[in-house]
Amino acid sequence: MTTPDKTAVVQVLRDISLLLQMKGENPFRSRAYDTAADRIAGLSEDLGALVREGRLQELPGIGQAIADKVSELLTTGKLAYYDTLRAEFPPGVLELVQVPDLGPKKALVLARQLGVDGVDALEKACREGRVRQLSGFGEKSEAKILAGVELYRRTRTPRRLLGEVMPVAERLLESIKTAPGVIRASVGGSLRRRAETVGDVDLIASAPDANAVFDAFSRAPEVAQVIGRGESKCSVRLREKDLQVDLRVLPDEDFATALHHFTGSKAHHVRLRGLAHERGLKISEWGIHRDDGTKLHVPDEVAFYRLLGMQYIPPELREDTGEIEAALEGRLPEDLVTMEDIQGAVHAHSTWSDGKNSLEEMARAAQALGLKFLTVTEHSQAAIYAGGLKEDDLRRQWDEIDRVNDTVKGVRLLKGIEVDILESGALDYSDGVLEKLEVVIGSIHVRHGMDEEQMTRRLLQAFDNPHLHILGHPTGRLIQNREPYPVRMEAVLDKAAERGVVVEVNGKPERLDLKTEHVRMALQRGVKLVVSCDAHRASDLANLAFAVATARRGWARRGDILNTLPAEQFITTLRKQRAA
DNA sequence: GCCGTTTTCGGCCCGACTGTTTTCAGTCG
Repeated sequence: MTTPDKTAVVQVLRDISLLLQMKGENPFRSRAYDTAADRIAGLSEDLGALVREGRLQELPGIGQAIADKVSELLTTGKLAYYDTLRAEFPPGVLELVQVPDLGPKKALVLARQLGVDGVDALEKACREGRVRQLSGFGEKSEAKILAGVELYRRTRTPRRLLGEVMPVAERLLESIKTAPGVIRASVGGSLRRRAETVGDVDLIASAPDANAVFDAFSRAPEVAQVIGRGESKCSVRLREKDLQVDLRVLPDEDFATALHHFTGSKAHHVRLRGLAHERGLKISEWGIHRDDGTKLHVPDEVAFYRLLGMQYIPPELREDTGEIEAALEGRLPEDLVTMEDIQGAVHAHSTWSDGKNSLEEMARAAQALGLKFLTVTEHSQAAIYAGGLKEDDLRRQWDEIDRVNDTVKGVRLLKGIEVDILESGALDYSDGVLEKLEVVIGSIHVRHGMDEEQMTRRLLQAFDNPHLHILGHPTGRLIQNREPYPVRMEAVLDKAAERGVVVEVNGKPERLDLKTEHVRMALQRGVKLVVSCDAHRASDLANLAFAVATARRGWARRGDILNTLPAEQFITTLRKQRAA
């Protein structure tokens, strides 16, 4: 029997929450399981260790009962309570809940009264007109369910990569800003928090007449279909990527509170509302009100947090992972790294290995973005599939880098390498070559199948080479595509801290590696980071923004990120780190 | 089910939208 992992535990807790709702249980009891699932999903520590040490109950929202259940699930691989609960309900009912607009109550009616045991049976029942005959359902719900089934099938992996959605959302936002009467507009939701994947796009705008904005929005060329439209909200589906976009339009005096409301996260809001309550205030998307009904003036989000007696919390931090306590005590970092702090981009490939643009094209692209340097880090010889360079190729490449540096002004290409960390933990070049390079990133590209002990030893071994400056994409994951290779991250970061190895926050949208939780783990140990673009073409330099966002979500400050330094200082700091 | 410098009991975040209903329940965020 395989031990359930964190994802499986989270799923069981969510299922219990749904089953309790079907049962008509106290809704707060059901919500408690949901809250616990959120808390565990956002954990940066190892769940297994937490359970073994009996520290699960220290997490807010997890008490004796849920801690016991999680423990049972992790140690025995089963949970009797869950199995008993599930047996009370028809099979397949939990699958039905996955269909949009079908919640636990309706799903249960369909399963009980029509014997529907899954999405296929549900579709059949709709087509045969049996759903509309049920009390509480009609022709419209039947059609809506059919549409939901279609959507469910089309988007089994419903969340999309941050880097995939961001450009589309920004384009739409620009068009909304020019719609009639629009005063302010912003993206909201998980996109604004820069979560690694997003389910849909939230846009918030202020204007005197919502209808005029909705009209313009509905006619945008990107829009395939208007799904719904009310007084303050309009939902559409885009042609591109089947993406749903919700646009809210409100009077400008409500903009800040609405923006805050629709930025989330849910967990962050629940906590804030509790705090507001203690202060005799009530928070909703329509503003902050005193208990006597007086509405408070909230011009922007800074004022919003000030009214609650706390520091401003940037969107990337709003996950209820300690930011609220920190903001109340005034110890939230005010110098979180920003794009403006970044002097140069780390980790770029060119046509010398598997990149699509020449060195000069990459340099000009970096120059156009106002960057002062770009580290050229091609693949090394072992990476044959990616056109890895032999040691002799490097010398010829350096000549070209020198030429480009003479030609393209204002930006400097640094001589680097993304050297393979071989199975043994050795690096793929001789020390004689490595010591001549300005930037050495070491990455794992092959043999992902090693077990946790082997993989950890492989990385720790690589850290013993004094010429390695930076550990590249430390877990090798590809979001929604490839699991991270198993590695004891605590051990890796401990040694990185001890030996002065810098760790990459890779901004490629499918990587985002380190991920948020690991960034925090690294910073707690005093590990220095770089934010990188892992560019394989000129346009990939934009990935830098996603690396910065991930670093911010992990609470990284300017001083934690080495490529906030000017080129020369960046190079000397990388060396000094290793010498220390 | 969780939680507590007012509480170990009695609270727990709030509102929009939709469809089915003549006043509300379910779903979503």
